[in-house]
Amino acid sequence: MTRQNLPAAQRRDMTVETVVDLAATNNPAEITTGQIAEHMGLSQGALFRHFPTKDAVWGAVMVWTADQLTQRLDRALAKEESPLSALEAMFMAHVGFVAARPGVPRILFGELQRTGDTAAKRGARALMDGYRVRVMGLVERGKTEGSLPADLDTEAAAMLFVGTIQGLVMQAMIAGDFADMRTMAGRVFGIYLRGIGART
Amino acid sequence: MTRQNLPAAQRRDMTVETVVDLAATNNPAEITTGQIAEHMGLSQGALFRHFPTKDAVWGAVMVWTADQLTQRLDRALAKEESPLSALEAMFMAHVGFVAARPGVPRILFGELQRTGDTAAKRGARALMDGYRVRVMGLVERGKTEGSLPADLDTEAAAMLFVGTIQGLVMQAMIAGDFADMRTMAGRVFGIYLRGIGART
DNA sequence: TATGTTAGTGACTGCTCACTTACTTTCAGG
DNA sequence: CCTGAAAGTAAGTGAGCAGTCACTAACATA
Repeated sequence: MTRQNLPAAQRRDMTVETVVDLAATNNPAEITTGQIAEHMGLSQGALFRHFPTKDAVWGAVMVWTADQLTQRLDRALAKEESPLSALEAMFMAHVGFVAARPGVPRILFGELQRTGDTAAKRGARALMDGYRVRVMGLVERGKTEGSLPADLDTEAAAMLFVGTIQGLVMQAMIAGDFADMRTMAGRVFGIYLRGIGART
Repeated sequence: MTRQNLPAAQRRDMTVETVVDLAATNNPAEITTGQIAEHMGLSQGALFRHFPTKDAVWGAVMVWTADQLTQRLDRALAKEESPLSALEAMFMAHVGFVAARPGVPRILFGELQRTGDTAAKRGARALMDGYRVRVMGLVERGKTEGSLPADLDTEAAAMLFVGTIQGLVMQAMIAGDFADMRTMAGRVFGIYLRGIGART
């Protein structure tokens, strides 16, 4: 095995990617530094040249996750002009991302289970909050625009939006199959749309 | 400290209760046998008189969880005769149970994260499946009865029902506050009802 | 009150894990 | 082509964990 000396930044990126990969098939709480290193063809000790602690690795993973997700959501959101189609685009972008990287939701769930106040957990919270704010903004826009009823409970609508995705993810985790999540997504989103009284 | 010699069955029950209690404030993946024993005023070794392995403890916890939840759901379900009110009663019973025992959803999420094929994980899956079947039955009854549209996507409706609860739980876990989950529950369930086209 | 059984103790074991350290290899730039 | 910094190795180290074991206290019953 010829050894690969990579620049530190590149190695850190590779580490994050490896963790996300591993989380697709392993319980995040049980992923060890040894597993991470082995999976990227590195000695376990070398990991600690690039991250001071294991928690720092999880912190970097959360930053990557938040970046990726918000990027995709914003890209999907930018393409649409009506609030309703933007909601749908966000929904589908999220589902698509998660279906492609099944490790992501498992990492998020894992972080939310943590008790202390780690950087990673704060990142996970911030991500969810940003999400809720985005949806609430779209709902409000829909209200003023007239495509959503003025008396709709914005907060509840946002929570159900997130919950709808979480339900899909849970089901996929139980079935162990993230492949046909997309088809189910469309069906469930239809019910959600009717629930918030969308006028198409 | 005067020592308490309890009959084995009682001690096992106490152990399960202790684990559920601990899970309310601790990450299930990080609960140790030492913590469990200490929390019930017992030596760590004594635990293994009553359970052959730690996994067996989790198995017992899952049995208790499934029993409690299905009992409450069925009790709520039995009181109502219309499918729609039965759905609402189940929803509220579930939310009430989880609000009273916040450890329960954390244990469930924790089990679903596991990879192998433990008894506990199988229990968690069975619980979720039983849940889906119950909801789908009610939806079908609603259809034939006329309180739900005949063309409603039963499977999607069931998934969204579960997802709605999961969204509430997630939000409560992020906020670290299971208290005002009940009030939010009513608001979100209203949207769900409209989504499935309920005719009241 | 003597005896067998069940429940509990607390020290110990072997193992795994995050993290450390002494040493080696790789690879630019003068 | 030499050299020093950056990157990697491999063998630690100590802490914490699940599970064991020899012994002891409690209790039911005869």
